[in-house]
Amino acid sequence: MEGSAVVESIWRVVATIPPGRVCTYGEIARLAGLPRGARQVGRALGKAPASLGLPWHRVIAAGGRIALPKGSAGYRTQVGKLRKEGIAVTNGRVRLPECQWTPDLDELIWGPP
DNA sequence: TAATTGACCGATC
DNA sequence: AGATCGGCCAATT
Repeated sequence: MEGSAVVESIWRVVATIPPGRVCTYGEIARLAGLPRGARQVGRALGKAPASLGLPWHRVIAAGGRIALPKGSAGYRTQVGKLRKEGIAVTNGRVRLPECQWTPDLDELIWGPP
């Protein structure tokens, strides 16, 4: 069985990322309530079952680079899905100024706490 | 229980 | 602009 509330919060934030947009681990960690828990985000995604349909491929490391090692299965999967979403991936890197998602707009819709 | 690792980040070279 | 170094947090061995 799963989980802690923190992990669920991370899944919730990841699920909030709109298509065609990406977000960095640190940003997600901050939104989940963990200002320095970027590593926890990665671990939470690793525990997240595919059945949840979480867009984990929209989660990237700082600087717009893919967190997974190049040549790995997950790496290819992420790049494939990102390209399918309309995000350009070059040399294991994505253009942040083009796709970095900011929850600022969503906060206006969802309503700040 | 202590030590090591890991889907990381920010600053620096 | 890209690569490297040290530091942070939790889970695993």
